[in-house]
Amino acid sequence: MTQPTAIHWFRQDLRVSDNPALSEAAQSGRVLPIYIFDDKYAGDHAMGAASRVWLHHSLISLNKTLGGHLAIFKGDPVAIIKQLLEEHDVGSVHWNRCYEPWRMKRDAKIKAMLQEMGVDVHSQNGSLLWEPWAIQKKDGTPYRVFTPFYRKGCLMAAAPRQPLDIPELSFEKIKKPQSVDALALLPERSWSNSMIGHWDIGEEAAQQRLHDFLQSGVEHYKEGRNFPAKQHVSRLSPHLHFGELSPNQAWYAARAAGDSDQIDCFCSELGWREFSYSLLYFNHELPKKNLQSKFDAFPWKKSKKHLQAWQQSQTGIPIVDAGMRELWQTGYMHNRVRMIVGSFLVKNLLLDWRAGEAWFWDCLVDADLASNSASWQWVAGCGADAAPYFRIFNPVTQGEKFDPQGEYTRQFVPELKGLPDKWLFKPWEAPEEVLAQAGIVLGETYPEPIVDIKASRQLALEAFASLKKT
DNA sequence: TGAAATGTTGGGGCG
DNA sequence: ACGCCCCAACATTTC
Repeated sequence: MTQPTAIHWFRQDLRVSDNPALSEAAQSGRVLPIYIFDDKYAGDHAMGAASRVWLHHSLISLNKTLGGHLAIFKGDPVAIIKQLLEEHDVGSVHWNRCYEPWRMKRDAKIKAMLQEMGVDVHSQNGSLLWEPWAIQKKDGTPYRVFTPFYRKGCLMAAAPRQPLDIPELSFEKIKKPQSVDALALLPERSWSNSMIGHWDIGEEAAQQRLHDFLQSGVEHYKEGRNFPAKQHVSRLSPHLHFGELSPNQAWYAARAAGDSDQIDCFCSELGWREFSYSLLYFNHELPKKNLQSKFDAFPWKKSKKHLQAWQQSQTGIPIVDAGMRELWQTGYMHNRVRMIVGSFLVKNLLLDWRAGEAWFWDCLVDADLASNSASWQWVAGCGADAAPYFRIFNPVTQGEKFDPQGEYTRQFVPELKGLPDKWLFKPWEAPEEVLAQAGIVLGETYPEPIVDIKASRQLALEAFASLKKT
């Protein structure tokens, strides 16, 4: 008697190790592994250009791991899965849960459909250390402040699942396989080649990155992670987003690497990821709506010119332009610099955080609905447990403090290379002869600052004060 | 995971 | 030796 077929539907769990749903499918029968590209149902958060490139390569890698058995589709999952049920003797369908509102809605619908058809459906937790609904205050409401969420909620709850091994898999063959190319994820212009050159994509590369980080980077994580020129951040975010690595694998590997403040600090950053998911889970409007509704009356400016200058790294503020170019060139930006460019957009330019969120969404290889939305609300001061609005970063001071030798800034803004450290972060104040010697003509070889730091800070405080009165 | 304004302290130059 | 002033260094408050 032949085994029934168990479909494993890959989504944001593009790995075979520590994959609870895949392991379960493997025990239920011959596995038919599928991926469905269906993000046209994602509303205004269809996958961004950088993420699509990453996905393309990650799917190729996963398919290779699966011996070429990954069945790839594009379109409406309801119709696609129905079709598969007709063509194969399917006994069960398995997946790991997603938490984006549109995906939860989709999954609920498909689950109901399958149950009605008499097919077993099993969903698992494959991408969070703790389910959002498992971490709540004693009164049954969700946490709104990170520290108690993490300390009292997460750390006091049951320990996260220990990572699972790679299961033994026997595959069901698909009738007419489609290649990853059919998804047309790559852009027509070839910018993606140089971007992707900064990364190794796929499960094996993710494990290697984790290993390398724990070997060298984590040792000075707590302080080192603030310095963008240093290699003390994990750079695991895109791997985690696509599920090439599970947070459980990262968590337990870090725990096994030692017991120090440094490692606790790294684990608490995984905790911030959990916190973001909790905020999204309990506030489906997080990507669009201010968590603090008093910000609904905030007098955002609408300057297209300023937004473009920010996007195109032509603000005339060196550390800001450096960050925006890192984003454009590599699909990534160091966290410290994300805070600096975010503060600059929202406070010095007085532009709506949603404009920044949208740009990051398109450009980041680690674009993640929960983390991106929660972090922008944090920067803008309108989120839960957010940075107070009056906490305005001074991009000159931040540059001097966190890129003291200017390596990061000079790497991405080479036209300022010749400026001595003293003036690197404020070329507009440099004496003429210093500029001349560095071969810089402000307004020609590098822009004049598009706003005055001090004056714009003052305007931001006034705009914020106007909220309190109402 | 701020920055700037304001307040306080203490060492040193100087008459 | 003493008082006075300056100002750097640090602390506190305010946005």
